[in-house]
Amino acid sequence: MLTERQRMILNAIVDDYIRSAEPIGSRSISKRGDVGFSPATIRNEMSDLEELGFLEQPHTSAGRIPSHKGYRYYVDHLVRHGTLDAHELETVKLFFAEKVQEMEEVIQHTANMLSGLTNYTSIVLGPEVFTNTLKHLQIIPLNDKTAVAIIVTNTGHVENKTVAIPPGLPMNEIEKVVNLLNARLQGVPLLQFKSKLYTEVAGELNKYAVGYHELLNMVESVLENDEKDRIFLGGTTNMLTQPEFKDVDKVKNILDLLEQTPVLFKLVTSSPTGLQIKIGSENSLAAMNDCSLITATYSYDDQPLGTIGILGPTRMEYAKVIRLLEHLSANMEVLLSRWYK
Amino acid sequence: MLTERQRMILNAIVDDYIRSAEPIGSRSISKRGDVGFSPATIRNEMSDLEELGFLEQPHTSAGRIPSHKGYRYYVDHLVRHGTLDAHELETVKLFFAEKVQEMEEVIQHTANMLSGLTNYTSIVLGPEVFTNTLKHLQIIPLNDKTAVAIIVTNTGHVENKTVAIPPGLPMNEIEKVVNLLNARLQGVPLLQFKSKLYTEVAGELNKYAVGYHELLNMVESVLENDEKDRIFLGGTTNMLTQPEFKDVDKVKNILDLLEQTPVLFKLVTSSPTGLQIKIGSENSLAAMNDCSLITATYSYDDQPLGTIGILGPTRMEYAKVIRLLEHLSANMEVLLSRWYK
DNA sequence: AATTAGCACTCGTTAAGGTTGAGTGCTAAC
DNA sequence: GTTAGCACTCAACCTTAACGAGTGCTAATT
Repeated sequence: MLTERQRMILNAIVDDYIRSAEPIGSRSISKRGDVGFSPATIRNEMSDLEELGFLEQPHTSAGRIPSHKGYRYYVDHLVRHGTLDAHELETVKLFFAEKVQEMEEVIQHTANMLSGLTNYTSIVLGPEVFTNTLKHLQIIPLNDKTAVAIIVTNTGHVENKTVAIPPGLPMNEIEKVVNLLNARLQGVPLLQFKSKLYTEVAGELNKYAVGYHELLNMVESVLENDEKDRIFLGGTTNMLTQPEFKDVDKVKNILDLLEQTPVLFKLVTSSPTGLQIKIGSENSLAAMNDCSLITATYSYDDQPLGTIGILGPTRMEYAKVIRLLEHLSANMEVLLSRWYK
Repeated sequence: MLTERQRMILNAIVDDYIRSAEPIGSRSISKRGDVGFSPATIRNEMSDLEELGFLEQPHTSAGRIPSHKGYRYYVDHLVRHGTLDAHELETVKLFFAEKVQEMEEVIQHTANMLSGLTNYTSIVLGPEVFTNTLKHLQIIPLNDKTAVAIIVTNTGHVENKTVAIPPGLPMNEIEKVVNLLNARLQGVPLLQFKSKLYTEVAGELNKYAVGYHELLNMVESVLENDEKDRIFLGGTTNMLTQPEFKDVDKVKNILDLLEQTPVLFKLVTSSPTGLQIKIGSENSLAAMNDCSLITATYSYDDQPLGTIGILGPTRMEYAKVIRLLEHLSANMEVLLSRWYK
């Protein structure tokens, strides 16, 4: 579709624009070592590239900037992934050398490191609790009306919720049920927890007190508040350092969006396994028209666990971000396997 | 110190400036119904007020704006607290009518409501876990090296931490110790937990396995990660709507600060019981020179539990914020007493 | 046929000058 | 003690002009 020279020029323009954030003129491209043509020739090519939709002009007498389509072509065909530089390698290495006990800590620190290394905002989706298996279930009464229900998973994750005790259900009955549940459901993936609760265990519970049905609902409800606990952000204020967002109103829209976990959740969940790049309007949220989102999934044993992502301006250092995300997701997979044994 | 007329004029200037965010001229004060003097007279008084340090002038030919000292005098002597308006009353009433199970939810929602009603940023410090008493302690082994230690308090709060199992300590020994701890320490305030752990219980544990000392350390460490879980923020992006923060660099400093929980913690902990107002440089952080922080503590049974606060520009609607904080802290005390029974 | 030099043209940016108007301080009259 | 009057200040705004980075087109060059 594009000639070799056009690709070369498009590549040069995107690269330069990512660095300078200013429209790029024909002369400055011509002066680069790697393109041996006069400004006039470059101009003709640029004009063609604009007609094809890869470039646009802020106004007649300015240089060109890449269009969304231009970025898309750049990331699809031109960008060279390369390897991490010394500083990045060192930071990542140090990070993964640290011994941490809690998985959540790993996730949050990954988000922080990502935003620190890139100067963009990071969005990390932690493993969903449903991939874990039940380790222990417990109900601790606080008084005669309420109790705390606690679920511990094989990864050491603890979910807990304060619940109302079904009236007329004596404590020793509750204990019996909990013991039974522990005996029967230990090792069961939480994803199947709910169904097993009713199919396998419910029958056996008929001989117990009448309130057992409410009790099961109660146990089940502990797993409800999941979504928002899976989202971790890093470097949200980095958005403010980008020249394209020096306008307060624009940046407010984006920061507001970052506070709505359901939106973020959808944004970061919708990606398929592997690396995904969404440029500008490709991600359908009006507030993110000037942003690109790059995400990479991480898995254990071929089962996707979560996503790490970087949100930045469309004028993003794609090469750097891509290689960082790939490197980090691979490292995370190794590290997290510890919890999944 | 100030004449009645000076107080009247200062009050008018602060009020008007809070509303308009523009320097106030003598003519506009004179035209207000409540001050029956000509612009010239007002000018003379303004000049005096400036000399006394209550007002300042952005430049010679502009009106006056309140200085920090001016705001200070205003909140100390002039501001009338008044009562909540219908909308505020309704919102608060609805909020406290809702039945919520988790205390954390109450705290977070309070923060959201505060920022929603004021258009400023809210900082809420939740009750510290150490005021609670121990309800239940448990250690769940994940594998032969790690375990999850869980502490449930009388308020239904759950603290948990993944810890390394002291090597060579068999599981049934651990169970014995945990049972003993539960029997002995239930109902003990967590504040005294540590000392009781060593004075009362340690002696009795001598007859058990050698590793019990590490085990106690392990239990103790669960209570370490407190600070950051107590801070709740609401409406952080509201800062961006204030005209004094339309400059991205200024607002970045403040937003960065809001991400540092230790700083926030110090900021909001240092206040004595009751209402406190810190104006501009009074709160010693350079980034907050253009901000005011108003905090109110809430207690149960004369013991301070936490703080609710509003961060906004020095040009803040003091009257409104003060009455909201007072009203809310009172309501919170009633609501939270439920958890403290 | 492809490339390039040359040149007129466009248009945002910057600086300079001029006008406006809100606001002041001072003085003199009330 | 208060106020009217007036000269003065200065940010904000507008206009104008010069500048220059960049373009598109045409004609000459390779």
